[in-house]
Amino acid sequence: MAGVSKSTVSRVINGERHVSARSRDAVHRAIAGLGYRPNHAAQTLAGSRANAIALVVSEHGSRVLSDPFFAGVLRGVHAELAGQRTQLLLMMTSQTDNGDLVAYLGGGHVDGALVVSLHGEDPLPRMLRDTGLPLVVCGRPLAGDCVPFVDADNFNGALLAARHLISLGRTRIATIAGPADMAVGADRLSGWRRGLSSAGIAADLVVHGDFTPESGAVAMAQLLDRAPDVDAVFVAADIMALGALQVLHARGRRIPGDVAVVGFDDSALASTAVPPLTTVRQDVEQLGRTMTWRLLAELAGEDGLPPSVLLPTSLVLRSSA
Amino acid sequence: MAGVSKSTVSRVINGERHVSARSRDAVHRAIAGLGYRPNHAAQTLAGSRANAIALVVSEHGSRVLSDPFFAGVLRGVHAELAGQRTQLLLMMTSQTDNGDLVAYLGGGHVDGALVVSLHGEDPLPRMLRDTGLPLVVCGRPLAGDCVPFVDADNFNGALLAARHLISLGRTRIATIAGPADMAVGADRLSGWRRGLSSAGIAADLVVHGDFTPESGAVAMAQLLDRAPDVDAVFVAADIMALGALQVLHARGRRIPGDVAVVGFDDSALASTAVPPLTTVRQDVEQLGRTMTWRLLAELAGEDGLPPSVLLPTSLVLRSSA
DNA sequence: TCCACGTCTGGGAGCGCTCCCAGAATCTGC
DNA sequence: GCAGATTCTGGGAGCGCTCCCAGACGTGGA
Repeated sequence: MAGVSKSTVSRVINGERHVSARSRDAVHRAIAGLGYRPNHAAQTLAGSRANAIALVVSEHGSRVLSDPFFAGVLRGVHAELAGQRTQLLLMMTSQTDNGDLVAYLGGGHVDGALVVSLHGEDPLPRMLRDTGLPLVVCGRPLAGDCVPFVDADNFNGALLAARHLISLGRTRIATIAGPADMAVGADRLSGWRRGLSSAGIAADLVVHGDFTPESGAVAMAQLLDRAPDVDAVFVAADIMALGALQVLHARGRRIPGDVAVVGFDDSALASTAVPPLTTVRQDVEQLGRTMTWRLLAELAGEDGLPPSVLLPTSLVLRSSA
Repeated sequence: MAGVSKSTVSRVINGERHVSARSRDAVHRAIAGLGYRPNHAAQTLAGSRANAIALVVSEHGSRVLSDPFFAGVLRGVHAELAGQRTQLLLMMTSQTDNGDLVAYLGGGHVDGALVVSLHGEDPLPRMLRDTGLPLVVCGRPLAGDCVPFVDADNFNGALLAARHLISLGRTRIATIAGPADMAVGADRLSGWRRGLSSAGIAADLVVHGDFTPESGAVAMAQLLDRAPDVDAVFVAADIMALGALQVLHARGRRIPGDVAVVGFDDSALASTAVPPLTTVRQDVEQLGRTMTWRLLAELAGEDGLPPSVLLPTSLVLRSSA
C-alpha cells in the first residue's frame, strides 16, 4: 500500500485532478512495486463504461475476412488502440443473428462499435444506430443514413484512374465495376464516368462484377465481345483485374500495348500480377486508424467531430497502364 | 420476476442440477419476457472464470494478418465459438510488449488463449505456458516445447507434392523452401526431401525464401542459374510461387512443359495464377475450429485430450503440374 | 477574526452477479 | 411412523472497482 485510500488510488489511475503530487507518486511507486493491474471486469461493473469496443464484421465473415483489406483495417484499429485500456471484442454476424448481436451490443457490454460491412444494404448499421450506441462504419453505407463512416475516396480514385488512361491517349475505355448495391462499387463507377465524360468520351462500356477473379474474367470476355476495339479498362478491384488479365492473355491482347489495365486497391496481388498492375492505392491501415480515432474521440466526449471522413487515394504506376 | 430468488435464476442460467422443472420454466419465461441478458462483467467479477478467451497474434500483425491464412483461422475460431457465451478478445503484440501481454493474460482476464505465431523462435508461447494459462498454439512451435498446438500436416503435404512431381517423370526437382527458423518451413522441406530420397532422387536443389513474392522470384532465378536443367519446383507457399512464375515466364520456360510448379496453401492466388497453380491444400478454417475446440475442451475440464493435432493436407491438381 | 471557497482525502454504498451455507420440502428404507 | 439421505430454495457475503458525500485542510477577502 502507498499509505492512501483506495479512493485516491482510483483517482490516480483515472488521471483525475485534485490529487497531490506526493500521493500520486506514492501510488505510482506502489503500482510498479506490486505489479498491480486494475481488474477490468470490476472497472466495467462499477463504472458506467465498459472499457471495450466491438469490431463487428457483418455478412458472415467469409467474404470480408479473406480480404486482405480487412487485415489492413484490423492492423490500423489495433495500432490506434495501443495504449488505451480499451479491449477489442471481435464479433461476426450473419443477417440471421443480427437481432442477438444488436441486443448484446445495446446492452451496455461495449462502449461503441466499429462496423465493417461491405454489403451496401446491410440493415445492421441502422439497427445499431437506433440503439444509440456510438458507432463508426467502415465504408460508406449505400442508403443516406446519417451514420458516421470512414471510407477511401473511391470517387476520386476512380477519377484518377480514368484520367490516367485518357492521358495515355486511350479512347475506348471500359470499366469492370463492382456490384451496384455496394457503395464502393457505385462510387468507383461514378468516378470513372466523371473522368470520361469530362473528356468528352462515351462512358458506355460498363460491366459489373462481384469482386471475385472469376467475375472479372467473365466481365472482360463480355467487354471484348461487345467492343473488340477496347483499348483500356479500369477494373474496380485488383482481385477482379487478375481474372481480366487472364482473359486478355488468352485472347492474345498485349498489355498495355493493346489494352491498358488499371486496378483498384493496390493489394499484394497487384505487384505480382503479370504484368504488374497499375492501380489506385488506398491506405487501409489508415482507414482502421481513422475509424478507431473517430470512435474514441466521440466516447471521450469531443465535439465538433466530422460526421464522416474520406481518405485520399492515389495512383500507383506499374507496367499495365 | 418469476417468483423465485436470484440464486435460483443463477442456477437456471448456469444449467446446474437441483432445480425443479417448474421454477426452471418460470425463469425461462421471465427471461424471454424481460429480454434479460446476464451482465458479462458481473459474471466475470463474481465467478472464477472470465468467460473470454484471447486470440493473440504475435509478431506485430503486419505479416500474419495480411495473410489470407489468418482470415481463415479467424473464421474457424468464430464458427466454433458460436453458441458459447465466451467472448473473443483480439490482441496483437510485438516482441517488445510481450511482457505487458503476458502480465495481462496471466492476470485472470481471460480463461485461455489461442496463439497465432508463425515465427518459429517466438518466446511468447513459452512465456504464456509458464503462467499456467491454458493455451493452444497455431502452428507447431519450432522448439520442442510441450505446448499444445494444432497445425496442418505440412510434412505429408510436401511429400504429396514431391511424389506428384516424380510421378510426372520429373527428375531435376527443386524446392523453394520457407525460412529455416519457422516450423512450417522446416516441415515442408523435410517432406520434400523424404519424397525425393525415397525415390532415389538427389534432394540438393534447395533455396530458401521468406514467404513473399519477391523472395520467390529471387529464389527461382538462383535455381535456374544453378541448375538450368531443372524440370520441376515445389514452392513452399503459393505467394512465393507467384514470384517464381514471373521469373519462369521471363526466362521463357513453359509451365508445365519445361518446368512443373507445385505450390502450397491453395490460397485464392493459386487459382488465378497464370497458369493456375497445382498446390497443396490445407483447411485453415478447420485449423481455427480445431484450436478453439481444443481450448474449450480443456477449459471444460475434459481429459484425455490429444496434446496436439495435425490436420490432413491434400493435393489440388490444376495446370501448373 | 470570521466566513466563503477551492483543493485534497477517506469512508461508504453499490454495480450484478456467483458462491456457500443453512433451512425447507420431498423422498427413501426399516 | 421416524431417522436419514436427497432434492430444492432463499439469504447473505463478497468479487474489485467507481462514484458520491462529507469532512479536513489551506488560502484569500471582508
